[in-house]
Amino acid sequence: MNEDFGMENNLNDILKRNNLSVTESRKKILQLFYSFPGALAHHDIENKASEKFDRVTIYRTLQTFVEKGIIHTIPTAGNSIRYALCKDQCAEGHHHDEHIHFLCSNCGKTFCIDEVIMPKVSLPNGYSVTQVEIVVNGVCKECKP
Amino acid sequence: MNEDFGMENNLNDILKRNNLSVTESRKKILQLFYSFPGALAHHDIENKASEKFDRVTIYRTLQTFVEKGIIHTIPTAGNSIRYALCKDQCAEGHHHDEHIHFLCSNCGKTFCIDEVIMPKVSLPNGYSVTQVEIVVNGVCKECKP
DNA sequence: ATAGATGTGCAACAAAGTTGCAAAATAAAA
DNA sequence: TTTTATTTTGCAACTTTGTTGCACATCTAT
Repeated sequence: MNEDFGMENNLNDILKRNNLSVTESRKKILQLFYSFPGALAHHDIENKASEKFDRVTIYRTLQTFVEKGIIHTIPTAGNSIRYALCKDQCAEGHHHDEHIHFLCSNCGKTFCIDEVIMPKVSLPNGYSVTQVEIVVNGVCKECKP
Repeated sequence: MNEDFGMENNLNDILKRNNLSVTESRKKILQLFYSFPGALAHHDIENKASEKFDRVTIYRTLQTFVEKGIIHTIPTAGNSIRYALCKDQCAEGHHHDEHIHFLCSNCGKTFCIDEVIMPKVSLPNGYSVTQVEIVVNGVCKECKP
């Protein structure tokens, strides 16, 4: 009971800190991100949320969270956008998630690898770089035999 | 006229080499990839093709080209899959496009950067790596002031 | 030229994402 | 604490993206 109260409070704080009004949907969706290790797609949230929110609400909530720097998107070769929590506080509209994303081809989960430093990528003259994304495909710890 | 004939022949050869029957749609779509510098999304092909092909045909053609190793997909944070020509002949079903993809935030074009060697990425124990994808966001040569 | 294999277009569908607006929930003020 | 103003939600209707089955057309090989 105490645990839940603490978590509840924590979620409230995060929302308030980002100048967002505290609502049921936002708390539940934010909690989902804290409850699951990997990244989540819109689809996952729709399924995993115990209460059912309108699809539109989920879309708008995710968008808001990205804008506020609470979560960030992860590029994939497929056609579903995945989202994961930003570890550090990202400035509003200014993400700085300098970490590698790992995509398990077996269980489909996405992991943020914070232990590995992003290698420097230098491009030919003329290109100006604002962000580097590294996505690694393979088999994760738990799926490996 | 000679040029066109040569190009036509070239396209035929590529298709034949990959055990694909030579059809109008496949030639036109393949030609599009050779005509444009960057990567193409399904959407682009639908618009840029002078003749209009059925959406389904385009989907199926792209899928076939990927399977044969003629083109490859590029991961993005958005929700549209982008495709680009494979520079080397990729073995059927076995892509080895070890190059960086650059995404211009101004013109929206995608470029394959072959000049830069992919940095080695080593993950923590337990992860087994099959493929590394690097996508760089920024402003390209032509958009830079 | 023709038979057999392969590809295309249509229709119908499923999934993903967007927009406007009225009703409900939240925050701020009295 | 109640009222007011602002923000958020859910609904409906719509657009875009992607899929599947099947008949007809096209291509390949004989």
